[in-house]
Amino acid sequence: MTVTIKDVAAHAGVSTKTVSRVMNGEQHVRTHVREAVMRVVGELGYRPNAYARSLSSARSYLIALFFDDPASGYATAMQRGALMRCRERHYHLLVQPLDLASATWVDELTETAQSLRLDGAILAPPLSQNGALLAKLTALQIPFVCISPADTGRAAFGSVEIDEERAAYDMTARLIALGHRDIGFIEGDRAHASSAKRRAGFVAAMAAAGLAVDERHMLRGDFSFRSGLEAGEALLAMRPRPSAIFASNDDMALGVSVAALKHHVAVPADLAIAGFDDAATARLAWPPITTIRQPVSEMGAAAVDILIDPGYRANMAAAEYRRRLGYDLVARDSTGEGAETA
Amino acid sequence: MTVTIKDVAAHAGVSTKTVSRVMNGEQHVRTHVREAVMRVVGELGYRPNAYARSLSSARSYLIALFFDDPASGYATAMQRGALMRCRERHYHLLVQPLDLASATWVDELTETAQSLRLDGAILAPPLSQNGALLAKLTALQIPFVCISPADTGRAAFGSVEIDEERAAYDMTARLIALGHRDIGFIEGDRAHASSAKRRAGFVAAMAAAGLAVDERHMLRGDFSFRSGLEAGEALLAMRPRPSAIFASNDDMALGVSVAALKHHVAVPADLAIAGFDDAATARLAWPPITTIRQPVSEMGAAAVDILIDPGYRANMAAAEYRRRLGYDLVARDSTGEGAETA
DNA sequence: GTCCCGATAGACATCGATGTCAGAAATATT
DNA sequence: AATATTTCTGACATCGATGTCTATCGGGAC
Repeated sequence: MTVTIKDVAAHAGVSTKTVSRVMNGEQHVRTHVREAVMRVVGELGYRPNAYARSLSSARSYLIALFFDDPASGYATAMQRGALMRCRERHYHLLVQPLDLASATWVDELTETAQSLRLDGAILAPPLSQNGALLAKLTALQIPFVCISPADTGRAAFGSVEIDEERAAYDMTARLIALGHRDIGFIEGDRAHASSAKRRAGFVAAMAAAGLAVDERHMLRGDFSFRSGLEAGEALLAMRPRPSAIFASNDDMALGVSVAALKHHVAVPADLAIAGFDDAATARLAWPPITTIRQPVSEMGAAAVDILIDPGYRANMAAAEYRRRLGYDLVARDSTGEGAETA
Repeated sequence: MTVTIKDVAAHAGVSTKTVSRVMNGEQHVRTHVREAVMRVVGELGYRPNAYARSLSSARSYLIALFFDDPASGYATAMQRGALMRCRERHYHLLVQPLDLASATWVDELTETAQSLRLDGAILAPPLSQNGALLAKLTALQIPFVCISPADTGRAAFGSVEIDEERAAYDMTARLIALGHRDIGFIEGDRAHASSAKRRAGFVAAMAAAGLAVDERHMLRGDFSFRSGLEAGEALLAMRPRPSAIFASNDDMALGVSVAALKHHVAVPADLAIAGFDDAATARLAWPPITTIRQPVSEMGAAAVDILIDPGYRANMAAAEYRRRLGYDLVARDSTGEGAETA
């Protein structure tokens, strides 16, 4: 049979309650008692039953990570970071896809939340920008943290993000520094708050350099490879055509690079390409794509940290729970300055 | 407060045990009682508390999915399928990375297994081929199912796989049918049982067509993009050089396609390329890569089915628990026959 | 009409931990 | 030394479900 708290209590000659105190690191246990209990725990190989614990304490030690599209590299990187931190803190992580377009998402969420009594939820974009979802979680009394939410300013919840506008500004400035004057821009899916931020960064950088933005060179995409391919072909067909294209994410940048291949436009000689996200595909492209690296894993870990903080539940709006992490501009060959070459 | 089984029992005018019977679909409940209870459940929005359930029934309704590399597209596709099936069956899925190279994996596994009392585990390759891991799970008395295990023949556990050898055979035969006589082959990581199977299929198909396999045209890779790129460049530098290259997975096939781009070899005119797995990258490449599609999601779902089967725990070796699913050969432009064109 | 049997339903104990509260021991105060 | 205060510890109820066992119900066989 498995070892229960009673066995430990019996062997150590104390009550189960005292064993419980030791296991949870509570105070009011004399040092030698604590040590004796610990020794017995070690000898017997006792592991608390998570279910009994959750049932009586009303805590689940469970955090859920919700995704719109769990297949993306972004999702898995975040999952990795969150999982690592959960393990360190003796929590468990449940990864759940959540399709807001489906008719049943409210039910699915409620089901998970109520039957599992989640201790917290992490929302990956674009879920983090969905008002109905945030409201539902609030109603269910589940603390949550948003990754890259719509507006951080007056948010009443914790968040983890990078300064996407500034990152886009930096990337644009880099292209300008490389001598580009006419830069095409491919916007992302408007459902993502990131799209507007990245666009704003691009526009600001152009303005700061005193360059006019040719409206016809700003196309709308939806973050997909295909939309990048189409926008890329459209931009390449224009006269004059831009000497550089900044796509709002790497999948679209890859689309642009394929468009260039199809139309025999040399990259980076005749066209520079920049992306955003540092997706796996950016490194696999030819030439490899210059991009912005978000510390996605760290963001996942940071979200777990916030949720586990004992004070979070009571005061989700505190400023200390709004974290901004750094990012890197990764220069590769698609802009002709590859330090990293495949 | 949340709704408990007592509330439902009170409203329906029956005992909690009867509600429990209804919730679990047990027999010995008259139809009108069952309906009355269901109605109350609906009205009150009752959801059983998973912890109380697990505590009293000694079942956890939890299945763990273990991965070596949770970041791969393969992993997420499998996760999606398993998750879907779990949800249908009111189980929960825990996704856990497991690094067999680390010193602590035994502890991590034991911890998860014992504190959570897993009802079952799914092992993705190459974990499914690790003897020590299988032994440990057996010792912990956790039923498990292996995805693509090393040898199915006399295995004492359930498994889900496709006939990889035959799939590789089919792909090779297809290349031969397209007129290729000198076909290069890039083998996968030898730590994966799949590598040998795919290779065997290639060799068998060549033999069946009466074609000699040029040993120098069979290179070893490790399933990575880089190894594909290197092997591709090596093959392209050879004289005579193969007119087609069959890489053991899509990442390596993408490497070959990049090698072709670098060396200005036209695909598919001067070189046909085939991959295996139908990874996302295969569709994003230019031209899109012909490949074998494994029904990875369905495989995940099938694994859950096996684990949930009431008879599985008692007789893991039964033949019915060894499932072989079908696969598709997806023809794309990299072999010049793209029905699917980007 | 009685007896028997399977189907149905409920009472009660139980799973393994933690919360509450009161009593015992140790320490501080006068 | 007696009392007040604080620090420990354990008895017991409790969390919300299911397992076991027994009682009741209804219908068919005799």
